[in-house]
Amino acid sequence: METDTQQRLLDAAEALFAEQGFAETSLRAITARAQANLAAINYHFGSKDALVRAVFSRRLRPLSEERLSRLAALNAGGQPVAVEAVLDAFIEPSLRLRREGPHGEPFTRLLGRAQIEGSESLREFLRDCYAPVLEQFQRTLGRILPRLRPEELRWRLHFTLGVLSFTYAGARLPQVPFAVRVAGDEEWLLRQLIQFLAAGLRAPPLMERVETAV
Amino acid sequence: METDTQQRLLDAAEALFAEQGFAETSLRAITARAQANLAAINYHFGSKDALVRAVFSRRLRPLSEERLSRLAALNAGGQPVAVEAVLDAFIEPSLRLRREGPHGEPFTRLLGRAQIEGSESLREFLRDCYAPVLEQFQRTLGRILPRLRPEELRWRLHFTLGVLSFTYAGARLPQVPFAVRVAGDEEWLLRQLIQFLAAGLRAPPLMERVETAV
DNA sequence: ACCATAATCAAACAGACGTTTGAATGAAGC
DNA sequence: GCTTCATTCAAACGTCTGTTTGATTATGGT
Repeated sequence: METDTQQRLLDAAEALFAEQGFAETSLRAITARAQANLAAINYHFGSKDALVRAVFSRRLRPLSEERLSRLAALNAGGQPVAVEAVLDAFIEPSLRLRREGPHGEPFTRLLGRAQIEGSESLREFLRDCYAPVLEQFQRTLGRILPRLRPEELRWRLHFTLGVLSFTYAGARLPQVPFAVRVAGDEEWLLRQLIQFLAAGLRAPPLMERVETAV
Repeated sequence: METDTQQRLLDAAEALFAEQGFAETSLRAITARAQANLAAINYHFGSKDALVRAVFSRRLRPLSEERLSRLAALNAGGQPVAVEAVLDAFIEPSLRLRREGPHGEPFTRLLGRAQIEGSESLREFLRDCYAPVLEQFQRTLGRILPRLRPEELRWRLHFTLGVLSFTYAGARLPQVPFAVRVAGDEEWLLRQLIQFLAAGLRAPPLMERVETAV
């Protein structure tokens, strides 16, 4: 099977990128882990950059779809939508991806890293992937929190993404080793995230929104 | 003057690390920007890793001192301390560092990146730098928010660091270019950060703390 | 059986990397 | 004026990087 090698390369790259970073991971390390020939990456993907994008595409596409469908289900249901529900629609799919299968955790770690690390072209690529999803979530949150000016809402969305990226990237609190590791505690982590972020999003605006129409 | 070259090397490294990342920045790029010889880095600092640590040490030490003295001033004053004041004591010094001088912004960008990117040894080094500061802030916040279990407080501190790292690292919201750039808007950004984070920290606990003594 | 296409492989490519060397240069001590 | 020490410099070191090549093997179609 031809695609078998591709999958092994993607898995190996995903794991190594998450552990060491993009620049620090060599094609030789990837092919060694995947038990493939060095030339296999350039044969199947064309270049290292293209491999990086392929690693993201494989899992980001279904993730975005599920986030959007969850949000759509929320908006289609009974009118009043809670901030917590919107956050759950955004966060839970990624945390479930993390829980499912051995590849989930490396990928979410990777997802966090890529937001900060990564080349300019990769960030552009990710921006294009994320854009439609974030746009929808911003629209819904703007409707739920009408007192917030778009400017403030955008900052708070930015902060929200920061919390998620940082947490997914696995950065630990210095000197404070978590007794309870994340493995198996995704449910607890999800509720902590929602509790914290919902309160932040709902904080009173610094600058009250001027009503355009009464 | 001998130290002049060292300063130029530190400045150049700081700027380039912040722009491109650690692994992506070569010693040749640094020495070229600093108008120094390639061998100067190994002569003055010993190795690239040591240079990275020196870049952080130079600014992290006074930053930590100011954060701690601000916190001490809060605790020494009138008893009731607001969460907002604690956050201000932690955040404002770094934002002021950002505003002051041309080197401030690259360094804070760098500070954000290092939490996620960076080698294991660098993370250890940063952990040792941050540890005493975070310990004190955690202690004070634990006193202010007595309903929070230490476990939950640690998570919320983690989230707080995530927001700061992400914001400092300069990661932008996809597809949502900020009309108001950060330059000159540190005051506005500071208030937004405090507003968001204070609400998150003050959110009701998921698990009420069991009173050890009435 | 044969061909055509796809995949794998060992080997080599040129270039960039961090680091080291040994000579050249400069300024202070006496 | 001579010595001493710290600094700078050009050049080279060996190693690792991503990519390419051309031959070799396996696969599926007719």
